[in-house]
Amino acid sequence: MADRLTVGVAARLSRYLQVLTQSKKMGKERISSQELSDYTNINATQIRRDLSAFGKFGKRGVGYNIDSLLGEIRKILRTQGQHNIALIGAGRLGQAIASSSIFAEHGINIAAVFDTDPEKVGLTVGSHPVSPYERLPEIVREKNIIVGVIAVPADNAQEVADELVASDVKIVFNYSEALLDVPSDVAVHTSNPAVELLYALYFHLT
Amino acid sequence: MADRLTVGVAARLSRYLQVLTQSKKMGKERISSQELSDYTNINATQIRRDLSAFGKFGKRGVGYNIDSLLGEIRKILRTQGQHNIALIGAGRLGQAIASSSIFAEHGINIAAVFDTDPEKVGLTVGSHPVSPYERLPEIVREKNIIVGVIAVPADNAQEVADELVASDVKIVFNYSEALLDVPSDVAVHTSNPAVELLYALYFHLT
DNA sequence: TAGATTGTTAATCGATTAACAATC
DNA sequence: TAGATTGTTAATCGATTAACAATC
Repeated sequence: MADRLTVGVAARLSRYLQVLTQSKKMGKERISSQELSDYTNINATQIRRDLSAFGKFGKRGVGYNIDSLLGEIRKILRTQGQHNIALIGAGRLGQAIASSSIFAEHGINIAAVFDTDPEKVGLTVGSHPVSPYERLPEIVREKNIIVGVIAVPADNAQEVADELVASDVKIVFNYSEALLDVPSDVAVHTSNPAVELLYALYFHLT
Repeated sequence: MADRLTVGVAARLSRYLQVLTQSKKMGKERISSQELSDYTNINATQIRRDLSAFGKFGKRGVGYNIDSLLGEIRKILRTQGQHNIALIGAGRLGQAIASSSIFAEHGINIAAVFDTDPEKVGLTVGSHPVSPYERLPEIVREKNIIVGVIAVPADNAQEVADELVASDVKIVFNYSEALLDVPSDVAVHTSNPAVELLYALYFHLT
């Protein structure tokens, strides 16, 4: 089990983690593979298979204990530590992201928020102070940030990506429509509501 | 070819559509399977295979014409028409979504925006007037809306989902952290930056 | 012509699913 | 005990990849 997970397994485990986190918040203590399946649209057998590859975490006839399964998956994904990320753009989208607890729930810490607008600098969004964009390289290095979340207009996204790459950020989340060019050792994840919608519509229409 | 696409193929074609749309906006006329691969992280052979299942759209030694490939994929995905969606929640996230051109670029029309806050009703977000939440059932039926985008706090998300389901909406995009319970004929897509981030971190850390 | 890139084959690997004994 | 649900097998299907002839 010292092997690296496949992309598919890591992606699915992350989704189980999210459902478990939310279920725990709602006060649930146990969950079955079928319930996990309902919330993730991943086949229940697949889920049991994924989990049983790492140990016997469930109880037959009962299901999985949410707390202990959370711990096991976190161990597998090595997401037990704190991770520092930077958010670039304190507009509406950036504010929405900064105010959300979704990152904090998973041990992901928004360590810095940047904006070019002098009127935004110094403000607090979701309890995070906004720093001037010019200080990005300095702060990113100082706080050892390896993830950048881009929430700026499409026209400025590439420039921000270049700046992040120059500051040794290795994972970029792109919330703009822009296509980003980055070196091959940098991973870009583009969030795309329209893409998912087109694909959902196809299945609705046929 | 009258067959229904598999889930995987439909998802990939939607992503090609997004890259093509953006490339076109940037003034490009041609694109190779390798370039599509760089932007989507989908293997170039897989892309050529997906496309060649429907026709010979490319030119050897040259690549694909962006305009004509856009047309072909839209035909395959049947996304040529206009689709009406409803956005619930005119807070920061809702405003960000309403102001984005990402839906409009794909023929998806935000036909109505709802909020419970009387101070928001009547305002315009991204050129869309905000209607009172109470009018949701009426307006959703009247405009024949089958997609609902939930951008409200987690605590209210289930209530909104119930209301959408009662109004015959069949596709729900959930931008809250909440897990939603809906009937099996309704598709829920939950957007989850943290999930993707956890999974990206795993590959960075190993 | 030379270079580039498609379309396609073949081989391998992972995902999906049904089914069911084990067992809580 | 009776009911429920895991862990696991086996069979099938789709995704991935390398390789390369065809051809622009």
